[in-house]
Amino acid sequence: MTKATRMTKQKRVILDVLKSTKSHPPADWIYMQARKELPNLSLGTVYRNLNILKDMGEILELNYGSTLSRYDGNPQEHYHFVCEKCGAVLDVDIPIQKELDMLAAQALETEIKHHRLEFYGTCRKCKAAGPQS
Amino acid sequence: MTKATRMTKQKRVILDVLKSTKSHPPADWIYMQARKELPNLSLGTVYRNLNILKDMGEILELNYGSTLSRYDGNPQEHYHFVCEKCGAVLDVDIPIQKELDMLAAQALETEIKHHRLEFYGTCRKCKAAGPQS
DNA sequence: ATATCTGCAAATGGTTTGCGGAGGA
DNA sequence: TCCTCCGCAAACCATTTGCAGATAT
Repeated sequence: MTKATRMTKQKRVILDVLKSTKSHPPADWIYMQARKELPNLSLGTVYRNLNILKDMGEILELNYGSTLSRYDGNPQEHYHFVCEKCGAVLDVDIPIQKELDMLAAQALETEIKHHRLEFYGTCRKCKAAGPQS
Repeated sequence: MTKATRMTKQKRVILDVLKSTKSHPPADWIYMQARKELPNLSLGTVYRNLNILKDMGEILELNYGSTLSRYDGNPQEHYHFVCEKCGAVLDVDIPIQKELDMLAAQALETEIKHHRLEFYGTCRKCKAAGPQS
């Protein structure tokens, strides 16, 4: 039924890179890190494996702003904060608000499977740096 | 300060098309509709004006799934539901949950400007159609 | 009058994919 | 062994942009 999946060097390194960072890096950053371990790695392989790992439920794909996807080594449902100044994506450590699904289910008269919630603002680091336009 | 902006035929027609639908169409659908009125309209102009209208606060850009943007003629903050079967995007008529921002602000120790919330599931129409794979 | 806008077409850039060879199970 | 995966490079596709002529104000 489900397609077989081999644990290749490439897949392991890609997963390791992603699991060992708290940031939510885009594919090309993962590519650069992984190349330190596997110099012949190709970007296409990174994308292929990120998609496989996503389908396996090992990682999450975050797509903010439509242009570029970021990946999250923590597959557990959680919320994110996006800094509008530097673009950093941070985890938001608050419980999943299941009541929201009930509210929406009532309004739409259909079942809600899950939701996605992101917060926007200026992160502490950028705020400390001060407003230099 | 703010760049001047002319009300051209193209901009007006594009805005009219978007304001007169409850769906949340992508740029090429708007393009096709607007061409009924302005046969020489180009897709580049549609994109350019959608970005201008977005900056003016007249419309919203919705980017779900990273590949393709949809546009919303209602610029008021509101939530959306995405049908995982047919891809339709529907409005969710529930009040903005400002408490969420408080929660996240506490967790992150920074100010939250706003948030974005989307619900996922199967819409009533698809549910009625039954599960045909 | 003149700065902004348009149509056209080419460029962009992140992501996907076809291919022939390599390598996990 | 053999079927899946890899590296490479070309293809994709939504969106952006440079240019020269058109147009709103």
